Amino acid sequence: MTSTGGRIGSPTLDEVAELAGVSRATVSRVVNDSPRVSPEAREAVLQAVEQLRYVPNRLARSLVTRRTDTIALVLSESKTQIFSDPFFASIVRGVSAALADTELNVVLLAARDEREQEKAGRYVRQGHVDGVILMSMHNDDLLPEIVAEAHVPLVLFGRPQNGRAVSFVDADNAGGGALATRHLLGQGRARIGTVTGRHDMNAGLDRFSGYRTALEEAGLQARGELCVEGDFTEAGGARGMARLLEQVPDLDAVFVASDPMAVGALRTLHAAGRRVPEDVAVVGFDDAPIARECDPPLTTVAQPLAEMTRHMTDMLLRQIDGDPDVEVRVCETHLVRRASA
Amino acid sequence: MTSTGGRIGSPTLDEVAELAGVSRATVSRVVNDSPRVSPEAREAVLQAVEQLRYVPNRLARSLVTRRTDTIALVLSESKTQIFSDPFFASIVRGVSAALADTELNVVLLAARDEREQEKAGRYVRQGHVDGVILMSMHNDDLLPEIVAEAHVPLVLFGRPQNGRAVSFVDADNAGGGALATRHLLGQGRARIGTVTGRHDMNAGLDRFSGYRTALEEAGLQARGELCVEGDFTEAGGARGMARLLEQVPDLDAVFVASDPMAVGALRTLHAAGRRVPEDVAVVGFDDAPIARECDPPLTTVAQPLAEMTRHMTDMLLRQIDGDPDVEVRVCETHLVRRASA
DNA sequence: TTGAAAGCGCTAACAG
DNA sequence: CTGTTAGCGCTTTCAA
Repeated sequence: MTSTGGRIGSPTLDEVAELAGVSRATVSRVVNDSPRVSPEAREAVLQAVEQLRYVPNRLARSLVTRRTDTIALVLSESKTQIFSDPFFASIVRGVSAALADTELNVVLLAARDEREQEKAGRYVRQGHVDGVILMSMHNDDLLPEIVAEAHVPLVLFGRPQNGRAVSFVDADNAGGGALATRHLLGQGRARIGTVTGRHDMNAGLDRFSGYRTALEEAGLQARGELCVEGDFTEAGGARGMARLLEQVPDLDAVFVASDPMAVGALRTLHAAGRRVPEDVAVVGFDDAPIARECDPPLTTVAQPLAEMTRHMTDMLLRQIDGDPDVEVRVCETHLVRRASA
Repeated sequence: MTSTGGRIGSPTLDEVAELAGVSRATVSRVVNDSPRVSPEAREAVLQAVEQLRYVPNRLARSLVTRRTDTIALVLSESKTQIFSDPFFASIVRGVSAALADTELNVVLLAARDEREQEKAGRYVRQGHVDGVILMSMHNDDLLPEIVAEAHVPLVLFGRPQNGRAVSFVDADNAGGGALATRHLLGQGRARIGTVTGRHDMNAGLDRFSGYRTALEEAGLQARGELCVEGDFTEAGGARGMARLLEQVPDLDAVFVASDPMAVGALRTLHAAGRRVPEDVAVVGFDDAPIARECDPPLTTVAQPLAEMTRHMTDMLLRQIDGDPDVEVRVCETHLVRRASA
């Protein structure tokens, strides 16, 4: 039991104070940039800090200030491999970027199964963080409940299923699904199928409902054989596409609810000898890097991730500063046109 | 400034003590599972804890115990998109799993650029964690230095470039490269190329040197036109393979230093009309999920990730418990044979 | 502008 | 087995 916390032999405020010949209150003031310090005192302190390589112990500080200046980005995702999803990587990047020039730290918490979710919940409730951004795509998730009950400021990425009063930011998934489908309709496609996301994720459900809406606007129907459920993975997309081709051999377009699935779908189409987009047009969702790289490049619906992550951090910071309002933000999606549709 | 730290109005040990009619030392004993408590006292305390929904404030505890019971898994990776790499996801999973039934928490720190690296370094030095596992594939990384200087226990994933005395776990990358190459040689392949990793990553360099060794063992040479530098991405693999075909049209095998690159290489080979593995055999590295899913499934070199993550956590825990030894562990790789080679 | 003193919530001797 | 006491390292009144 050596180790850290205040690492072994790590200098304290008192030692700095002694070396600088001032009181520890003064050192504290200098360290915290208080203006009420004489230039001489400040100089002496800074020198002592330098000399001792003093680093304040944040735990001690947090104990009295009641802020940790760190927020948790919790990735609560059991079923899919969210961790290798480039989409998730973008969120992480966005949140870090939004907080880059603040004093706030971001820690990522992985909560893949129930056990890890409880561990993460405990971590949050024990006072390690000032607030939480939670990405949990599934609806049976324990964490929103746990965090909310602990009265820790919380912002969700994605609309929660139950109508709980909680702040969240979401993309207009339904709008995006409609956008994609209308685009296909506008090309004169008539037999438009869809590979949906899992039906226990709102994002998937919403994208699907957008597809249906757009078809209905055009006087068409989302007939059952046109719709197969996928799982947001590439393999799932390939399987879904195969089923679709079986059920509707003369399919001429497909809206696939995520880019990894769309890539899988392309593979199936190639294997089946269909030309893309001539025979079958494909539109994906999420504008993942693979959408650009695949062959042919994929037309896809993009979420304004930078905007969304900015909103999330803003909302969270407001809550941390004591604003009790529940805020909701739904961000517009847009179509990124490429060759495959 | 409401919020957390000890969340507003969160009950304290004293309040529990009062409600239970005991001293706060007794409450502390119960909470920490000390055996020196009478059943009655324990019962009373547990009831009070329940009633007040008491959760200990970890910061306060850490301040005195000098342990946070948290370790950081730092992902220091600027150039490649480590975050969407399934390989990295496996490490995260492995470390979490190894720590699942301990009291230790794991937080992930993203350190993509210099600024984030400094922030992560500060976070570590301020006493938030008991130890650090660092994944940093590049050699110009600041963090190993920062963490080591702060005397925070540290284990590296991957051999560091400079010979600094620091504990690490690595796969036998050179051995794996040789394994792959010998396998191809054993099939009677004679013109074996390679798409390497970036030369500023040890893993890439080592795999390449294994390739060279195996060729030399067989009395062959790693001629320059047989070797092209890749970047561990799928697109890079595709480009590398294209160059290789240009330079050595009669190539009959290729060792690709990572699975994503190998998948890219397969694409190029297909596009060029080469049959795999009949015309050109391919061996990848890392046994990523795509290695199974691609067509044909990829023969690849696997690292024993579960074993490696277990070693890393074990080594770190030993250091945290005060063992000053520097430990090094190089884990054997093995070939996973599938159809494409 | 500065220092002394009182805690933040908790654990850990030390008596009893 | 239990309570009292003394801090962990820091911030923050309050006087001076």
